[in-house]
Formats: sequence, structure tokens, C-alpha cells
Amino acid sequence: MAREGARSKDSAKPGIKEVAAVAGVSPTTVSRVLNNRGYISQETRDKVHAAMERINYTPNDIARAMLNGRLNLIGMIVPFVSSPFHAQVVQAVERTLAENGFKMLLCNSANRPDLERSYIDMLRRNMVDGVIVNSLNIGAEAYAEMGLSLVGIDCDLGEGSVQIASDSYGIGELATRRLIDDGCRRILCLRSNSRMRMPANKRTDAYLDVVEQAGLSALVREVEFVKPDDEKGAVVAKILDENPDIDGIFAGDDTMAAICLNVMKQRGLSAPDDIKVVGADGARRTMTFMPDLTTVRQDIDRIGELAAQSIIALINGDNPESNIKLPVELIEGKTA
Amino acid sequence: MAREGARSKDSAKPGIKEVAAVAGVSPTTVSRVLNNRGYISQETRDKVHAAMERINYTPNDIARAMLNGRLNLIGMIVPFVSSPFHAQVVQAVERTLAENGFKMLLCNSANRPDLERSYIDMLRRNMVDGVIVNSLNIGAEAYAEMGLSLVGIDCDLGEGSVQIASDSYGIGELATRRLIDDGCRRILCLRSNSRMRMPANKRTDAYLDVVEQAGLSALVREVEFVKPDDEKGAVVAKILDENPDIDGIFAGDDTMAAICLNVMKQRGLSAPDDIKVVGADGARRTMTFMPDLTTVRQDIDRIGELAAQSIIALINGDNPESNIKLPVELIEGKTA
DNA sequence: ATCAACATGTCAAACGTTTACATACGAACA
DNA sequence: TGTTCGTATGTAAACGTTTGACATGTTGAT
Repeated sequence: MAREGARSKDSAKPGIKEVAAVAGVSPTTVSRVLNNRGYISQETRDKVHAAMERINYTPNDIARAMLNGRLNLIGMIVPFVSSPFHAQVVQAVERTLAENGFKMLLCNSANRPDLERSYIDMLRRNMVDGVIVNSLNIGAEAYAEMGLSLVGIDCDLGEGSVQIASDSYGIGELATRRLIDDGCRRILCLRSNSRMRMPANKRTDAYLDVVEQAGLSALVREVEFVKPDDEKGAVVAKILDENPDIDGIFAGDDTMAAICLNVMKQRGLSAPDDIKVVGADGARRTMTFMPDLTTVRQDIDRIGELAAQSIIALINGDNPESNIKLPVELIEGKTA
Repeated sequence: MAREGARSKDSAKPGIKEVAAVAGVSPTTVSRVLNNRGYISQETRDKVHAAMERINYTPNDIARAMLNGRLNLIGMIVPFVSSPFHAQVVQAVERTLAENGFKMLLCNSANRPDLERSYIDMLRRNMVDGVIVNSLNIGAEAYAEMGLSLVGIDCDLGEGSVQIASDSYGIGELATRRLIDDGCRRILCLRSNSRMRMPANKRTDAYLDVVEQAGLSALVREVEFVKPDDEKGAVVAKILDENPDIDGIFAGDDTMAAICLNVMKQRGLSAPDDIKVVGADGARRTMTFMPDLTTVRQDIDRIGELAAQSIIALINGDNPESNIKLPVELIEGKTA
């Protein structure tokens, strides 16, 4: 009874039922007007619209979803939205989704398998219609078991899913070749320590191929990507100190490139004079902050756009291309 | 009947009903087990858990929400997630929400009033329990009308809402004073062109006060924040060309500071020798990319954390502090 | 025997929608 | 005069849960 009082007529959001009462018709008729389904006389239509206006009615997508089993909701899992690459992807995905009447549930996995697992559970419970995954830290089966539409950005989610990635091998190839063409003989390749088999690892593969092909010896080091930037810097510093002959660095991504440049500066080394540095990604914000960085740019907006379009296509039962590879481009800066 | 076939037993996700059937109890009992409500024997509890395990049951938060009117969902509106400041806020908000069992619906308003309005509508339809707004482009009434819990970051959403902001006046004060102490006599202040009355505008107020107090003349210019970075650069270039006596710039935020530095470099001007530049925000990623930038740092993580905690408190009917102002800190770099 | 108290579980209504089915009316057709 | 169609509306079941009211059984005290 306290409850009755709590949501007295006006306080609770009105539903289709209230609209019906005000308009003097049945709830079904209101639903018909809302969805333009079946026959409705103009007179009734007007009455209903007036009623909706009068009591400030908003349809409830949640209730709708329970019936037709579709909420038009997409889960998006990234390691960190604060990373320039992922931030730009997320923004592009969200824009494209919104333009098509979909919404996005954002998840930051922090590259932690336990978090990623609990996000998967959360997404299932919330009836998402599909999931876009940016960085895998657990087996793809965990996703497959959801029985939902799946799009992997830079990762393979298996049978029936769509995979979107830049030409990772091309990234490694362009970057490494650029350094060699510049005269580097001892090139350090930095990579994240992911155990997962991701296309991004092909960057390293390409580096190895190109370096070998040039008759040089390889030098690959891993940096844990969960660490804060300054700790990564310490790792880089150690590597540089231990290998004073390094004259070129393929940093793996632009953030690592920035970290390398910072460490170098602390040691009185400058790019490109002492060591040449090439990054990868070329996010818009990154380029504003570091316009001089030599890097290999991905078409990040396109990746996000395609991811969104693909997941929508999958949900609609269409057959989108299942393995999209986007070209990359070397951006000439002043660090190599 | 084709329908019956389409979702035959196994294909559709099992509900509480299926669990009940397998466990040989009633749906109510299953619900009781799930929510630990009422008396249940250990035996029954085990049977139910086994059944859930067996048919791979996941509760449906959506259905739950329809009953108790609470979905534990928060709408978050930012202009662009790709901006370093907003990306870091969003990340902190999401982490804090997730830790408390809430989820986030992300919206990129692009600072467009029409988009912001349609997002509000979307959020209402999706039964969000509260909204966190980062940048207002429409009247706050539009939010108040939702009748939901509201938290404004750097903006006032009116009666009953919580407002969280850095000490904006302090930002302008520290930056401007720093430039004056450094000997600047002609200081340009850049600001966005927002028509809204936001706390962030106090940065300019402080600039005006400090400049006047020092007996200098003010020079404030607006830059449309919706434009891409290179167009902003063109605006800055024009300002610099028209005012060759400028010897210091309070850029408003770090991105503008970066743009200023880029334009200066194109013109053969360097910081701090020719023109001193101070930014504002000090996002983590920004500092990695531009470690030499002199800026005023906000505690962005804390802002996000507080925003999330505040909205949860509001939803729970608690009484969180309604106007939180966070201290800022001058970061000494090499551009001033 | 009777009654309260506890332990366990079932039933049915509710949340805000959609939709298959039924009803009702007039007009056109044979 | 009946059959069929086109139009306009209402009824009730369903979606997957939760929950208050109720039913049944078992103890133990009176």
C-alpha cells in the first residue's frame, strides 16, 4: 500500500495501457499505431497520438525485446578505451551502430581473462544481439558458446564469425623495410606478450622475414601490455642498455614508439640521428600529439565502421564477408 | 508451427521454466534458489544448481528489470570518446560501474544538440537508471524531464543532480600565472565556442582576472570544437599571424596545445623560446605522447570514479555530495 | 486433540509490450 | 439472400522473471 502510493498515477512512467485509457481504445490499437501495423482509421491514429503527447509516453524497448527476442544491443569488448587505437575504433563503431538504431554496451577487459569472462556472462544476461571483440585474452570457444553474432577485430572468433583486421603482415613489413632502407643494421622489434594467436602477431612475423631476408639478425623483445607506461619505459630502458648497438626500433604500436622516444631522450639519444623509430596504428589523436612520428597507419575509422556493419548484417541473417583485411600505409615522419 | 520448430528445445536459451522442469520443481522454487529468498532445503538447492549447470542456464536481467523496474544500466554521454580526457573518464566510469554490478551504454554526442536529444530519447526507452553527462549542448531541462538520477561532469544538470568538476578557475589561474611569471606580456587564451554555461568556461574567467590583475590586456579567441584538428590548426595559424606579438598561449586543453605547437613549428617558432604554451587536462596518454608539455593536470580517474559512485548513490536513494570540486596541479614541462 | 510455528513448495498475477485469433460492420459479388 | 472480402477494433496469450498469497507437512507444546 505504501507501494501503491509510491507509484501513484503520475509518478510512474506511463505505458501503452495508460495511453489506451486516455485515448479510449485498447492497448492493441495503440501498439498498432506505434508500429504502423494493420488497419487503423485516421481518427483513431490522431486520438492515440494526442494521448501519447498528453501523458508524455515513451515506448519501452526492454519490454519489446522480451517479445521479439531482439534488443538491438551490441556488446563491445576492448582492453582499454583510453588507448588511442581502441578509442577511435569504439567511436566509429558507436556512430555506425547508432545510425542504424543499435546501441553499445562498453566493456573494458584490461586484458584480464577473468574480467573478460565475467563480461561475457554479463552480456548474455543482458540479451545483447551480438558482440564485437577487440582483443582476445581467453579461448574463442567462450564466445562461440554464447550462440550470438560475433565480430572479431584483429582476432578470430571462429566458425560463423566475421574477422576484421588491418594487413598486419604489411605493417611489420613496411615498418621494418623502412628502417632497413634507412640503413639500420640492428633493429629491435617490440611486441606485446599476448599468448593468444592474433593476427597482430604477424607484425612480428613480417619483421622476422624481412630482417632475415636482409641478412640481419633479429632482436625481438616482449613488453607486458598491462603495465603502466612508465614501467614499460623501464623495460625498454633495460633493453636499450643491454643492446647498445640498436640503431632502429619497430615499436609495435605508437604508444610503445612514444615510450621508446621518451626513454631515448632521457639517455641523450635522439631520433632519427641515434636510433630510428617506427610506430604503428596512426590514430588521429596520436598524430595530433606526435606529428613527427614515422608510423604505419591503419584505417581505424573504417575498421570500426565495418565491424558495426558486419555485426548488424550477421544479426539480420545476411551473409557479410567473413574475413576482411584492410590495407595500411606508411606515414613518413621525422623519427626514421 | 514453423516457429515452434525454429526454437525447438535446445536452440532457444533455456529459462527458469526449463530449469524447473529438469530439476523437477516449480519455477518459483528456482527463482528462490537464484535469489536466496525464503526457505529451501539443501537438497532442492543442489538439484536446481545441477539443472542449471546441465542446460547451461543464464538468468535474463532484462526480464528481471521489467519486474523490479531496475536494470542497473547507466547511460554515458560524451562528445567524443576519442578525446584523451573523455576516453580516460569513460574508462574510469566503466571500471567503477562494473565493480558495482552496473553496465554502461555509451553515447557519442559529437557535441551536436540533435544527436544529444535523440540519445536522451534512446536512453529513456532502454530503461537506464541514470545518466552521466560530460558535455552539455542542450538545455539541462531535457535531462531533468527524464526523471532519472543525473550526474554532470563539468556541467550543471540542475536540482537533485550531482555535479563533478575540477577546479576550473584554478586551471585558468595556474596556467595564466605560470605564463606571466615566465615573462609573457601578450597571452592568447583559446577556448571552445560552447554557448552553454559550463564550469569549464571559468578557465577563461580566471585568465581574464589574472591578466587584468597583472596589468596586461586580454586576448581571447574561440575555436569551434567540432572541427577536425587540421581545421583548428588553420584557425590558430590565422590568430598567430594576426597577432605577431603573442608570446604566450593558454591553450584551453592539451589537444589545442598540441595543435598550437604544430602550427608554431610550421612557422619556425618554438616553445618555450618564441612562444610559451600551457595546456590543460593532463590525460595519461597525452603525457606519454607529449611528456614535455607544460599543463595543468586534472585528476581524471578520480572524476570518473566519483561520477560512477555518485550515480549509484543517487539510484540507491542515498544522498551523495551534490557539488564536488577537485583540485588541479601544474605540471612543469618544457613548453613554458 | 488442538494450535502455533516452522519448513517447503505451488499458483497466479504482474511488468510493458506484440500478435494470433476472433469479432463486427459494411460493401461488392454471384 | 447469402458468401466473401476489406476495414477497423478488441481479447487474450505470450516473453522470462519475481512475489505475495496460499497449501501442505512436520514438530512440539499445550
